[in-house]
Amino acid sequence: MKAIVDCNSFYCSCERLFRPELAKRPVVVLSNNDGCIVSRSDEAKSLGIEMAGPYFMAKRVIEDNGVAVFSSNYTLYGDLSMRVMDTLREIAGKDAVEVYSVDEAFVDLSIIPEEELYETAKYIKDMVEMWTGISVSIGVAPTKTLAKLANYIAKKNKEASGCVTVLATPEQQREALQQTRVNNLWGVGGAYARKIYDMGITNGWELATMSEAWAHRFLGGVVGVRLIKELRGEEAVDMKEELVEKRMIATTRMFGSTVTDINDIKEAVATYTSRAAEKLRRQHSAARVISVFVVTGEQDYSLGFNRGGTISKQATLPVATSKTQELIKPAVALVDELYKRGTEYKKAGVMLSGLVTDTSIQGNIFLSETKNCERRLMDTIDNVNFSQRDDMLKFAASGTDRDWKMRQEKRSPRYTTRWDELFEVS
DNA sequence: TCTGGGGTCCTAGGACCC
DNA sequence: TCTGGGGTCCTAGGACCC
Repeated sequence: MKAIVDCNSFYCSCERLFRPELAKRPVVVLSNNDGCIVSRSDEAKSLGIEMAGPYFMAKRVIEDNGVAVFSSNYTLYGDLSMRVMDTLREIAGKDAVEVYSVDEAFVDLSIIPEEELYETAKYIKDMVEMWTGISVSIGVAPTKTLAKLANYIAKKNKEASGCVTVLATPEQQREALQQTRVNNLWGVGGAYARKIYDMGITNGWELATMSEAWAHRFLGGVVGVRLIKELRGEEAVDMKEELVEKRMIATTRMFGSTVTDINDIKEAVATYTSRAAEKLRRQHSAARVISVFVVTGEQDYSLGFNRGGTISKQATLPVATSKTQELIKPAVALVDELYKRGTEYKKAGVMLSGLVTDTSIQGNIFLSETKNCERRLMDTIDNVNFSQRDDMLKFAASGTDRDWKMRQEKRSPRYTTRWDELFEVS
């Protein structure tokens, strides 16, 4: 059996941890640029505030009901996430935990007898709450997909479930599937849900009884077959061994306001490249391919995000590198190729791919002394920026005034990671 | 007149997730 | 006025090879 441990309204819970007076007040957290609502407390949900809805459209409800609003504070959430994951590893053992996202982890419970699953899950929940102050919901079942379903059910009625649901027997699984619409299943998104409804299938149980051949034909080949198997209790999505390195690294942002000047775009792209290069070095990789994209003018939000005019260009480097200078140069050159005078730009991004292990990491005796120096320069920059302020040291190409910088007006202090923002007890 | 049957690698794009 | 920012996996199709 497997458990999925999922933090309740994670970002909101993080904010409340340091503002206990908000415990009963509705809370929401906004995306970058203060654009969308990405986390809602239960009280905010019951006010009808939509997940991923635009902030400006919910503003009225928010003001009328005294909802507390925060810009996202990823430094804080990242640190608390680490504490939650460390707690799980402490309880279940390092190898039994697979971190799935910032607020979720799968835990292998195969050594626990069936009749003790509920108590075990409850224990995990209590310990996480006691050690980190973050409340979680837990779903337990034979496969990842069914565990996600169990968790969905636990969250739907927290009072009745105590935030823990176990679907250990085929009967329990069947009942759960029957009462769940297909669009709420893990692995069924908007496109598949529509397709499935059109074929007259509405609940999870009906889907689980379809043939694998049918799934292969209509639900994306092997992906659909895996989904059907998982729903029947047959493991098809494995636990991953220790976190693998990323195969692609991206840094992209909307601009705070529309930008037309090529130099602003170059500064933004240089800044994003620096960020991406830091991520690259953190996982000891080097990149062979760099691509830059820009998004112009109006986007059609009826079709979802980022469907508007995206143009991109990529360059393949002669040698894979993790050095900021060597990445900024081609990135800026790509902007020259993409840029059109008189166009309004809303967003830009940098993607690094073709990742390989960085061989320049420990000074290499076959490399010239200058190469080793550059490597040490990167380490120094990363250290200063990590321990002091995010962009205390940066390349001149990143600019200094930043008209294009994103909005972030309501961010809370980084209580746990910055000396000058520590939580104070009086 | 008539022109195989594999393989690999790469890219673009679609679907999904949080 | 005002709508994140990351990621993953898979498939199809084209180029090229023998």
